[in-house]
Amino acid sequence: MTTSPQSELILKLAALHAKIQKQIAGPLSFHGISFTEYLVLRQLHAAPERKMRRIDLAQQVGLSASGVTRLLNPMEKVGLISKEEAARDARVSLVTLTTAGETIFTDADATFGQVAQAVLRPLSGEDQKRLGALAGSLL
Amino acid sequence: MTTSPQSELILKLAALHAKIQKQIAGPLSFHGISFTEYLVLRQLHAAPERKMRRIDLAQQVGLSASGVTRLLNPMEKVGLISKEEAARDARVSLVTLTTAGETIFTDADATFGQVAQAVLRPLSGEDQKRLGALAGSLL
DNA sequence: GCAATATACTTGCGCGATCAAACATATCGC
DNA sequence: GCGATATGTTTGATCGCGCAAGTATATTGC
Repeated sequence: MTTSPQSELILKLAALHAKIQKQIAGPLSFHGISFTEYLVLRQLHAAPERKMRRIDLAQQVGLSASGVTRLLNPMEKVGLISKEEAARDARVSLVTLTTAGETIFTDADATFGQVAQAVLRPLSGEDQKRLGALAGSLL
Repeated sequence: MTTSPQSELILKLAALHAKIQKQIAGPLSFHGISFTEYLVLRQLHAAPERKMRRIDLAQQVGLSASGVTRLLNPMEKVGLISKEEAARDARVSLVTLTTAGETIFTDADATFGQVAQAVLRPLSGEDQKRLGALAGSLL
């Protein structure tokens, strides 16, 4: 009843992911956001003009278009982001990071960085680079 | 606007996980099961007597107790598993792999192995071992 | 110019999972 | 023995997400 090492590796990666998610969710919720919301804020923060089309946002954070719609609704109510119409194309609705969203992101990003560091603490800097390279070649 | 390499690594791992999940879900659904259900079958298959308490199952597949209850209900209806009472402790309800579940698992496991191999194809056997070791030390 | 098609987004429905509470049974201290 | 507490499971409410379908606007071919 031996399993292929490939299967075991995939399973191990899944387990690792589950563990990481759990460690991240708590601290982020302290800022009132989920991991996915963090990703959205991060993308917007990195975007030129802090502004994006919903579809691009969806693709970059790995969500469906409808997922983005539903995720963004509460974020807009809370004032982290705001809607804006695109001049050139009336189909698109741009999402922009508000200054409130900006500060929340900055805070959340700091705690995210701390958690990331804590999670990766068992690995030397060298090993972290190696892991990044290996993961990268699977993407 | 530089992000810590640790944050980027965690993000990369999350992206990798998302990609892997998507590649796995399709093929498994051909056998009528989800990834989580595959994990359950796998645990049961590996268990002595092919029999487990729901709580242990939950812990091993990374689900909550209620998650297990709800996951198992349809699996029982379909005949992959069956309930059994524990002689020693009337609180626990044992889950056992039926022979139908056994054969489904065997099939699903084969395709899982193939997908795992496909996903990891970009990595040499050596690199796969390295990745396993790195992931392992984060668990 | 206008039908056909493509693109951006939203909405209805359903699934998979969680948490908190309810419930049943076991165990422990006395 | 029996209350207090712990353990295993199920149930109700809810959340996050996807898919398919619907709506609105753009683009393309003729």
